Formats: sequence, C-alpha cells, structure tokens
Amino acid sequence: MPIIPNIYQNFDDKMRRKLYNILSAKTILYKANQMISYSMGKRNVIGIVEQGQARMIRYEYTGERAILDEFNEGDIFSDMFVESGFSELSVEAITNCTVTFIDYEEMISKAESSKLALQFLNNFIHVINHTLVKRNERIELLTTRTIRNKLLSYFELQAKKNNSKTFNLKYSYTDLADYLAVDRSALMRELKSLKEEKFILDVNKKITLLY
Amino acid sequence: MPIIPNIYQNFDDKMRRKLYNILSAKTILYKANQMISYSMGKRNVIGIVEQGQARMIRYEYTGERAILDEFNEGDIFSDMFVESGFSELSVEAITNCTVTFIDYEEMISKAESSKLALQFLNNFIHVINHTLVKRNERIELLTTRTIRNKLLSYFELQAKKNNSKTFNLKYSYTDLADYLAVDRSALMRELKSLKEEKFILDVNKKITLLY
DNA sequence: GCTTTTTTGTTGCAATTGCAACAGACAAAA
DNA sequence: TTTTGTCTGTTGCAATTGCAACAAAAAAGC
Repeated sequence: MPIIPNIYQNFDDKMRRKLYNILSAKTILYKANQMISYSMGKRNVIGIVEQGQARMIRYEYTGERAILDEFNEGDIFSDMFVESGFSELSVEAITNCTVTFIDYEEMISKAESSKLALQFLNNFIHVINHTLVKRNERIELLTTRTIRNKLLSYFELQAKKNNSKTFNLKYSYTDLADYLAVDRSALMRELKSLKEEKFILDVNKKITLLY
Repeated sequence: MPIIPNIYQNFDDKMRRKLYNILSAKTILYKANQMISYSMGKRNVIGIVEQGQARMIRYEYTGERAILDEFNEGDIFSDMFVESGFSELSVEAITNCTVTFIDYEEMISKAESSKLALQFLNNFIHVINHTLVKRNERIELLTTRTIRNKLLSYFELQAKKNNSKTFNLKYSYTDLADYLAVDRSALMRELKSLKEEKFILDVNKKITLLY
C-alpha cells in the first residue's frame, strides 16, 4: 500500500513560514459552502488545502451535479489542471477551509536557487503524482458499466484503503450517487439488492463486504 | 489554448544521452500489440513513449474491455498508475513503440546534484501537469450521464482541440465505445439519432458539429 | 427545545442502454 | 487474388437506469 505523500514532508513550522515567504504564498480562509477561487492575474496558481475539506463540482444547466474530486488536508488543486475542459467547474469548501496559494512558475524557478524551495518541489512532485494515481482510480471506477459494479468497485477501493472488509462511508448516498455519476434512487435500489443478495452489510453507513 | 509540454524541452540528443546515463535509463522496443511492462525490482518506474502509440486497458473477465488512456509520443505513464486501483490494467503497444524507463526516485534525487537532471525534472512536472489536465477531461466526459452527452462532449473536446467544428475521428467506433465505456451498438444508435436530428455530420469518420 | 432542511428509502412508469445476433463493408494477411 | 479477420450498421428484446413523487428519518439551524 503506497504511503500518501505529504506536501510538508520534512518541513517544520519555521521552515514553512520561510518557504512561504520565499514563494510569496498567500493563505486564505474560506467558510463552509463558500466558493474557492483565487487569481494572481494570469499566472498559474496551486492551492494547498491546509485545513478542512473542499470539492470540485460541475453543475449542469439541468441542475444535475457531478462531484469530480474531493480535497482533504494536504491535497492540492489548481486551475491549471482543469483549464481546457468543456464545462464550468467550481471548487467549493465543504467545511471551513484554509487554503494556501502558490505561484506555479515561482515554485519551479525558486527551486534552482533555494534548497528549501527544491525540497518543497520534491514534495510537490510526490503529491501531484499521488493526485494522478487518484484520478486514475476515479477513471477506473467510472468506466465500469453498471451501478452494481460501480458500487462494488467503490466499496472494494475503500476496503483496500482501510485494510479491512469493513469501513465507514464518508459520503452521503446523495453525494455518492453524484460521485459515481448515477441516479440516486437507482443507486439505492441497487444497494438494496446487494444487501438482499448478501454481497454486503450496511449498518448505517458502516459497510462490510461479505465476499 | 495551452501549449502541450514536451518532456525533452531544451534537450538536444547529446544532453539526452548524458541525462539517461545519469539516471540509468533503459530504452526498450516493443512490437505492435505487445504488452508493455518493465520492472526495476520494487522501485517505481516511469515510462516515456519515445516513438509510437500505446494504451492503458482493462480487460474484464467477461471479455468486456475499457480503454483507460492513450499514450502518444512524449507522453508518460507509470506503474504506479497501473497498480493502485482495484482491477488489472495493462499497457499495450498499438503500433511499434520505443519506451524509455526511468526510476522515479532516482530522477528526483539526482535533481539536487545535477543541473541536467533538475531541468529534466522541471519538464517532467510540466508534463505530469498536462497529464492531470487530460485525466480531468476524461473524468468530465465519464461523469455525463447519457451516451448522447458523452458523444457530444467528446466531439466538442475534439473540435476545441482542432480549433474547428470539423475534425477526423482517430478512434474506430468500436474503440470509442470502449473509451466512453458504453455499449457499441447503443453508441451507433445514438450516433444515428444525432445525425438524423442534424446535430452532427459524419462523412466516414469526419465529424462536423452543426450547432 | 422546536423548526427547517436534507437525506434516506421506496415505488410505478418511461426512457435508455445493453445483449445477441447478423449481414455487409472494409482491411489485412496469405 | 482469395481468405480471414475486424469494423460498421442495424434490430428485437430484455434489463437497467432515470425520473418524479412522496413519506419517514435524520441532521442542521435557531
């Protein structure tokens, strides 16, 4: 099981402050449900979630919603990662959030002259790599063709991450449906079958795989 | 429109050879349809497609297939992506391929002592960033809920990339169905409706958006 | 505490999608 | 050139999924 990389690996508070000074980083607080956006003119910016949780969401004109990604403490996001898509995306705070913004080119160029910045760049690469791995998992999920398979795949992934056949669902079923890009009622129906056919146990959001 | 970053930006042949020497890179030739795999023991490895095309594919025990990603010249992939999910993935050469393998940790650690390695690392970051953008597009595609929307989204993306309402499909419809993770006959049916309802023109694989 | 909002759980019905099967077109290989 | 294999295009039918609507439960806000 791969270790989840930390953007602040080997950084204490003092080093972090120094680094943020070198990179002219800005830290901003967002309230729950607030939209997170930040711009340094035309420059590419990276957001680091220091505290709290956020999500990348697409709203359809129909009111339909898709949860594209979730960001927890230590996760990074960037408008660079989404710039050329075909729909309007937004990043929203789920809980109160602290987000630090760093200029991308600044981070790279400073790495040549500052040991601290280079160390941070190394951490950044590990984190972005891990981000890519997560995206891949997401694509694997979404390319399964039935709700049943999406559910089972999602559950298996959670079980794997939790190193146990039992785990707690972090999503509401409403959100899970948007995450798996399926209709909620259809998801509930499939969940019911999975329980009836003894594939899983579901004791209010605590899932156990029975196979 | 973003410039597609090149992993060899500012590298001439001589520099490239020197770099590969520093990083102990290995270049391997694969025949069309061959499976691409390589291992440096337990270390994480990055593959760079030098020539040709390859794909990441999942085969279901049912014989069902999903195309997860396509790699062209200059694209990178990693065993980290392949091994993390819940299903067996493989990378396959579509055409004859030359692939260079680099040790991930080696690439990062050498950047501290070698200017050349640092320059390469910078290029790598730009490329992986771009990879992330592509993955995001893919996720956006897959989170649309009908075949019609998947098709239109895919077409719009191609049109955007081609800077024109008209473009040539690079996939066969069989492959496109596996790429969009839907049934081929259902895709053909939907395509037919789109033509009949004058949303698109399709003159053998040359698509024109009519809206 | 009480009120309001969100989530869960369910269902009938309609629409979409997948499956299976086949014929013809096209491309690759022998 | 003939053969072989893959891709396109199509259809009937069955299965799955989405939609709409509602009640009950739970959570959040006051």
